[in-house]
Amino acid sequence: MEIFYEFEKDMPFLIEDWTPISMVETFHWHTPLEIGYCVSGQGWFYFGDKKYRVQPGDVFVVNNMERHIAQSDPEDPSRYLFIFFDPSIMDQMDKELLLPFIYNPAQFSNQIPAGTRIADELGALFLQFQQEYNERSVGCKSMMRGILLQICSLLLRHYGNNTPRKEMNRVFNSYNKLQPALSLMKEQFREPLELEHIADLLRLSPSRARHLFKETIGEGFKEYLTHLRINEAKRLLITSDLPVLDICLQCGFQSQTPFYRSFRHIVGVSPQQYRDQVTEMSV
DNA sequence: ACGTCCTTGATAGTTAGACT
DNA sequence: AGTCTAACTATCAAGGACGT
Repeated sequence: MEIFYEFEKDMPFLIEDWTPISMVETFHWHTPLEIGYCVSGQGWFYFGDKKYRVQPGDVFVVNNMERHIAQSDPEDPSRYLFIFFDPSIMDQMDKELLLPFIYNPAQFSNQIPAGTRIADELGALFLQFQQEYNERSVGCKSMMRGILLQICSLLLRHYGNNTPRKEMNRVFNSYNKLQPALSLMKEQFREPLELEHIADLLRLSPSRARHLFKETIGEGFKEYLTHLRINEAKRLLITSDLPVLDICLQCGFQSQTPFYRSFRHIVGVSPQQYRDQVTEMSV
C-alpha cells in the first residue's frame, strides 16, 4: 500500500508523532524518505524480512522503496517521532547526504541502537525539530531545514564511514537509474508485467536490467513484484469482503494457483486463514 | 557499464480433485 | 459455490561466463 504525504508549501518535510497498533499491519511504502525515533514504549519494526526489536532511543532509517511497518508491544505501546522529507530538499545541498537512504536492503541495518552516541545525538535533534514544527516561530522553516541537514550528516557519518566513495557513487547511480522502473511497478503491479517491459523502460537489455535490480535493491525483479502483489492482496483481504479469487485477479495474478502458493510462501498461512486471523484479532 | 549467450532452477498457468 | 492443494508442463527469471 502506498501512502501519500502532503507537504506544506515551501516545506518539503514534516514530523509526525505516531503510535503503531499492536497488530501487524500490511507493509507500506512512500516516496518521501523517512527517519524514525522511538520516544517511549516497546515494539518491533519490520523491513521486508528483517525484524528489529524496538526500545526507546532507537533510530530507524527508511528509504523510499523498502516495505516496512512498525508494531507496538501490546503491554507497552511504542511511540515514535517520524520525520518525512522529500529527497529534492538536498538538490541545492551536497547530494551525498542522501547516500544513507540509498542502500541495499539485504545488507543494511535500518536500526541505530539506543544508547550509542549517534542515536543520542539524533534523538536530541528530533526533539528540536519537533519543537520548531509545533511552535512555528519566525524562521522555523530554515531552522528545521538546518536540523534535518544535521540529522542527515550524522547518518552519513554513521553509514558512510566504511564505504569507499567510489562505491557510494556507484550505488547512487544505480539507484537513480532504477527509480523509473520501481515507480512503474508500484503503479502497475496489477497488470501483467515482465522483465522485458522494465528493460525497455530503462533502455537496457533484460539481462542488464535483472542484474541492476539485484545489485541495487538486493531482490530480484519477480520477487519484488510478487511482494507488491501479495501486500495488496493482504490489504484487500482485510479491508474488503471480496472473494479470494477476485482479490487474486485484482492483484495481478493470472490464475489462482500461483497466488495461493506465493501467499503461503510469504505470509505463512492461506489467504482465508489470514483474513480470519486478522478479523479475529480486531474484534 | 553493458550486451550476448548459456544453463539451471523457479515460477506461472492448467487441470483435476479434496474439503467445507 | 468457494477455498485450497498436488501434479504436471511450458515458460521465464536468475545468475554466471565472457566479450566489448
